[in-house]
Amino acid sequence: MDRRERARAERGALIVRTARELAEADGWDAVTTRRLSEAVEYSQPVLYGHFKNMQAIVTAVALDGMVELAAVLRSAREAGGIRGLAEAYLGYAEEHPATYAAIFTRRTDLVFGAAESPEILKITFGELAAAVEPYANGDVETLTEVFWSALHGQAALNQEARLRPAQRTDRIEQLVKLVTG
Amino acid sequence: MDRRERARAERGALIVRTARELAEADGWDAVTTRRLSEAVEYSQPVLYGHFKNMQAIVTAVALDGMVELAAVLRSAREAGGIRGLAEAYLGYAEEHPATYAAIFTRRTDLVFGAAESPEILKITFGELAAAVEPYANGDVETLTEVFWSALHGQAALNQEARLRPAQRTDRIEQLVKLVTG
DNA sequence: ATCCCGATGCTAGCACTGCTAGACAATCTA
DNA sequence: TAGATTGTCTAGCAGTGCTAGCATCGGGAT
Repeated sequence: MDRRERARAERGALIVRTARELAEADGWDAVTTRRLSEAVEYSQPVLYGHFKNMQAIVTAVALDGMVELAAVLRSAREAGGIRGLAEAYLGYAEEHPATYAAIFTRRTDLVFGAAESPEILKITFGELAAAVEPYANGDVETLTEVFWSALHGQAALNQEARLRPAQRTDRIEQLVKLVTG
Repeated sequence: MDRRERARAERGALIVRTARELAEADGWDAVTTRRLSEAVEYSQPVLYGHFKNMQAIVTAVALDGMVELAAVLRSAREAGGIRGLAEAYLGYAEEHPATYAAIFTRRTDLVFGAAESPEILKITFGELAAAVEPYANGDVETLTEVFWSALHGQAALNQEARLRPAQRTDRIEQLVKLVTG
């Protein structure tokens, strides 16, 4: 039956959604197999019928987040160019810290360079590249990496309260100015 | 007796040194209280006579690393200006990934903004500021934060193999060019 | 309608984690 | 030498990720 198939897929999505909610609410350390299985109202082994291990669940959250992030960046860039994109990127990292951490700071199974699940990664990278391209007079790809790293650095250091909160917009502004010249 | 005091201090240093070695060899996940206590040839409770918990040991490694990093940045800046400093910063992160992670990517007790243990943090930040200062026509501190974030972003994304390895020096070069104009 | 079998879900448990109480031994003080 | 203090260990607790093995339920064949 494919009703079963649908029910199964729905449950898989429920697991991912719940894991993400738990993580955003109490941090990834609070997302244990026991708490998660209790939250979805199934026993622990059910989780392993859907995902190889806990790491795979985090990866699933990361992929969902990546899709979201790509969409956010796209519309922000179309509306506000590189400045809008930079603001949107850091905004996303602040609004969904656990999801952002799943994508970028926690160790994941996601292989970035290879041809495994790179489609959404390429799309996101493409958004960054499109924002940077008008200001690159040489190697667009490398400048994109530099710009992306700069954004990620601000997101990461921001999240651990290592940068002065009041200067948040100033930092974005300065970074954009550096790139646009 | 202060012979005891010295022996005790030496043992504390041994714990930190060993934790760091274990982390650099096999990653922080492999640094458990049991493995660490076995490596220093004491039982687990001894660790807790020196440190409040495992987190405090990581913090101690981070502080040691921060002192090292400050010294590295200083001599690199004096010899090679901002370009030398950038190269040295990323070099340190690559050569001591676990130590760098203890300082910046793992969650630590280190409060950065407050007046608790900020001396070495201020010194390191000062090195970055000194490197950036000649090229800042406005707010040095904010530009330093932007530059630092950009370096940290490259270090972090580099460590997780998310940037093309071959373009490593190109990225440093581009970043330096952005700042120096 | 009944039997069977595969899928689905659970209980219980393993080896590991950080951390600690309480017993024992070694050392210094008087 | 007796007492106190310091140091160290064994044993154990609660919690972790993960899995073997047993129930139970539903759909298809006879």
